[in-house]
Amino acid sequence: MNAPADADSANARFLIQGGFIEREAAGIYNFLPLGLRVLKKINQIIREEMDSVGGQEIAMPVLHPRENWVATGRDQTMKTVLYRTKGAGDHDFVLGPSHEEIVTPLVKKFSRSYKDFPVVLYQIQAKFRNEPRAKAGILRGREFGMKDMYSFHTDEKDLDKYYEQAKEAYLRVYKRMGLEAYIVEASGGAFSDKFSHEFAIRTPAGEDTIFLCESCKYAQNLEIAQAFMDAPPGADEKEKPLKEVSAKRGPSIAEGEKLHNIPAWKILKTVVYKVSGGLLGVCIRGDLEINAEKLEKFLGEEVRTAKVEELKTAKLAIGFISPIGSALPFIADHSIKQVKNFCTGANKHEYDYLNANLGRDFTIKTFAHFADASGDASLKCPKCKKPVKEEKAIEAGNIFKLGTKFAEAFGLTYTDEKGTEQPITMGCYGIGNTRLMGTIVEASHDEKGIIWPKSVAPYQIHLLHLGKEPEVKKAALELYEKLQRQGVEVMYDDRDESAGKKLNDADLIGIPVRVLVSKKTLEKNGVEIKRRVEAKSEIISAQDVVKFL
RNA sequence: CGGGGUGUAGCGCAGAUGGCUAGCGCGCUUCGUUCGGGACGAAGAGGUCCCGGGUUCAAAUCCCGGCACCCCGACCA
Repeated sequence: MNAPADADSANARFLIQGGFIEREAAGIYNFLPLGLRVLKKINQIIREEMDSVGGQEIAMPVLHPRENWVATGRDQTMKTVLYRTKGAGDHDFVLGPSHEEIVTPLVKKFSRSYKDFPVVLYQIQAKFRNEPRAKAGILRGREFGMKDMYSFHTDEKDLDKYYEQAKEAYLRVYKRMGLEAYIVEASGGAFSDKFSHEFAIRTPAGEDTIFLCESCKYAQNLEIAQAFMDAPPGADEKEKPLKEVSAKRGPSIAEGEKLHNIPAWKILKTVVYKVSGGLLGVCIRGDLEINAEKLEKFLGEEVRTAKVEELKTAKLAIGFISPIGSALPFIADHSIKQVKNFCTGANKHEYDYLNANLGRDFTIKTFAHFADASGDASLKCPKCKKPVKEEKAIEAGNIFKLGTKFAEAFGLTYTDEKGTEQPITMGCYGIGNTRLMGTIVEASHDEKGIIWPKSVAPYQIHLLHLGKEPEVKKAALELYEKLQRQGVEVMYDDRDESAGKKLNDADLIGIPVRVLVSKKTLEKNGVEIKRRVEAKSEIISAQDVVKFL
């Protein structure tokens, strides 16, 4: 068919046009024969890798009693994405968006002793999340496929060990599908950010912006890219005594640099914002800028910088505002923790403090990341100190250390060697298999269509004949049957269509090896073979086809 | 949820100042000619013009209400 006009992404366009998937409703797709074959390949790879780290496959229900979600509080915290439905007797159910609420009580029914742990369970199943806006074809749907795995451990140390194994298994999954994954320190969410990692596949179609280091494969989300902002050399010097000095300068950082003969990063910058509760001082390292979007995200409301009249009304010394002895509430960017002996305003007109130190001279209760990191070419990898790149990426998986949160909600404990009851520590590991299918298309296609990696291709060989000569069709059919007998996954395009159409369809569908039978090839006593990734083709003997797999 | 847009044949679209049997391209069926990069001719099939209400002699077209879908944003284990 014609490509749908509203297909916004390569995966939607090619997968629909190529007959892999068909849209049923926004974010809801049918998987057609070709698409299902790909999905099964993906699932099998995931299975093998999860099994390799001790995962045991199970199948949990899609319908979850609402009580389970009330028990963890996620009935409320996830209420915007939960699909709800009622069963007989007016019983409330939710359609599972994830399965901690099922797997945790499930494990509780079977495992009580330290001898039963660790336990690792997973399933591959449709998940339901009422996304505010489904988009990008199969990349963000309301019903989507996911492999979700849960691990149960007697202590955090065991979880930590397993978590690293799972991380490696994840990397193997992507690698086997021809994808290069970057491990991204995730930007928080419902659980603490230091306990979660995402796996990012770079592609221009990605929804996320990440900074990545090509040499050590370390990456970080734009939101928390401060890890790439090195502390300036010499910033962490010994604290010196606080000193108040006269400072005839204007309000800009540049003038402070000049007057005190110091670098910009040594200045503690304060910007006053107007928020719903009044005025708020926001501190950041002097060489960095505050990203208003991030600040708004953090505060959860729209903000603007305070107007001069507002500062005057509040009797603030414009250009000399600082957290030292100020009546204003303050928050600060994490970057100010790196620097000792700041220069900053003294909250008096034309007076500055030198050697101001966090904790000694002023305190800030709330820290966040809201420095504007976009476009900063000087960002460096925190591990190997090499320059990092800003890239678009698709989140193709994530893993979490859940701690005891869910175990506590359901009273999942074990009895240790001494007979004492102890809490269970959990991890969870998700891969969107349907999203992965879309991701592969995004990462591997050209203007003609998809280029499937061999490991997930719906078939290994795309066989077709050109021309209507009976001997040509017969030869093609014989080859088809022979390959099938040999156990080769072969799809035979037996349509009587024009050459251009069949060849273009082959490119669109993207099976790795194309085998063509025609009058020409018969005259040369062979078949033409061409790889999807290559432009050239060659004539070979029919029995040699399998050598190209 | 805010902003913008679109709903007409399986797909892509035109028709919109109301007016005759609602069109075009692709696809589909039949026949013939073609046959190595999206062939050609002929004949056909296929439509509650998103739904409901209103105005009118007359509505795909104008008005009101609803629904669905798409894009940007917000949101996002």
